[in-house]
Amino acid sequence: MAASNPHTGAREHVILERLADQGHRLTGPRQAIVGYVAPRTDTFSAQDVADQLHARGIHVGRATVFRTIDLLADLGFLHRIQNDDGYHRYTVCADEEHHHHARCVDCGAVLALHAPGLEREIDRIAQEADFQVLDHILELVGRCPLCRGSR
Amino acid sequence: MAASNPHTGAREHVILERLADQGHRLTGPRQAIVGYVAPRTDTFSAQDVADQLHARGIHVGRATVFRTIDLLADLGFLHRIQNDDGYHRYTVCADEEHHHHARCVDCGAVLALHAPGLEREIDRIAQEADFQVLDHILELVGRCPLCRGSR
DNA sequence: GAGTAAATGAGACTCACTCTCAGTATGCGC
DNA sequence: GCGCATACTGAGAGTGAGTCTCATTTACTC
Repeated sequence: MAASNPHTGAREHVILERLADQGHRLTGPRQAIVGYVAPRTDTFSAQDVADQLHARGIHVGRATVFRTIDLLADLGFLHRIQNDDGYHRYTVCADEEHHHHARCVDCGAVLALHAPGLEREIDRIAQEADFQVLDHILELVGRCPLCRGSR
Repeated sequence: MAASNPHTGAREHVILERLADQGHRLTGPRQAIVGYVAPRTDTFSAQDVADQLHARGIHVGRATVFRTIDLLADLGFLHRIQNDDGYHRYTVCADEEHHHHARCVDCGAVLALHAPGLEREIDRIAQEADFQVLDHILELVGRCPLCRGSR
């Protein structure tokens, strides 16, 4: 299945390599979590990861799942998204450039959007309001091309 | 203090009037919560409201605070914001037009921004990605003019 | 003033997430 | 290959925002 995908397989490899580069140990639980997370294109919660690993017969403690996901998010491999119910969900960030996400309400897939025009517009508005922007959050919620096609 | 501000006093009155118009009862707890919330220009949590009312000697149950805030948010008087830690915070929405928020990291104040150019840009990007936008979330985080001035 | 239905308060409950600490396993030097 | 230091892990208790239930109260209508 997804693990055989050459793109996501490479991504898994890249993440593990970077972890090691930065002095983090390549432990079994970390490899299992990265292996599960890397191929995913939709959003997932920490609990999903714990449950799915458990279903595959891999036992990883809850605390370890939270810690590892936090680590991956801090290193920029995962993007933290606020779910409607207030809990965290995550999505894999394939590239490191600044970008935004469009989340499909039907399938949960997350598309990465590059929008330099938007950045300029945000700067303009901020300047107009005399507001110094340190960071911004933009998320689109809607329907992806695949789900629209199947309706 | 803030309650004597003619603008926020008017806002409190408007909210209560609209509640009544829509068939909701004007109970003591609701009036107390609206009275506390209406003058605020920064963000606050449900717990803040409960604590502050309690500090003023007004006893309102936690469940009632959550219910009333939810009601006010559903009616559009409050805007629900996801805090970094995943918990909900709220801010008063003075006007009903679609707008975005800029939150000051120093003082917590929330400015409302109208940005029709931004909306157009979002539509353009979505069209480019063939993504049907149902909703979008944009929040700027930074420093307001007042806090920048005092540095 | 009586009736009724909405609203309230108390408190138990849920659930994501954190903390602690003893035990384990990784990676490095030899 | 071996031993060591220490980063990492797992178990499980703890935390705190938010929800639910249900008996009681209170605002509005007639």
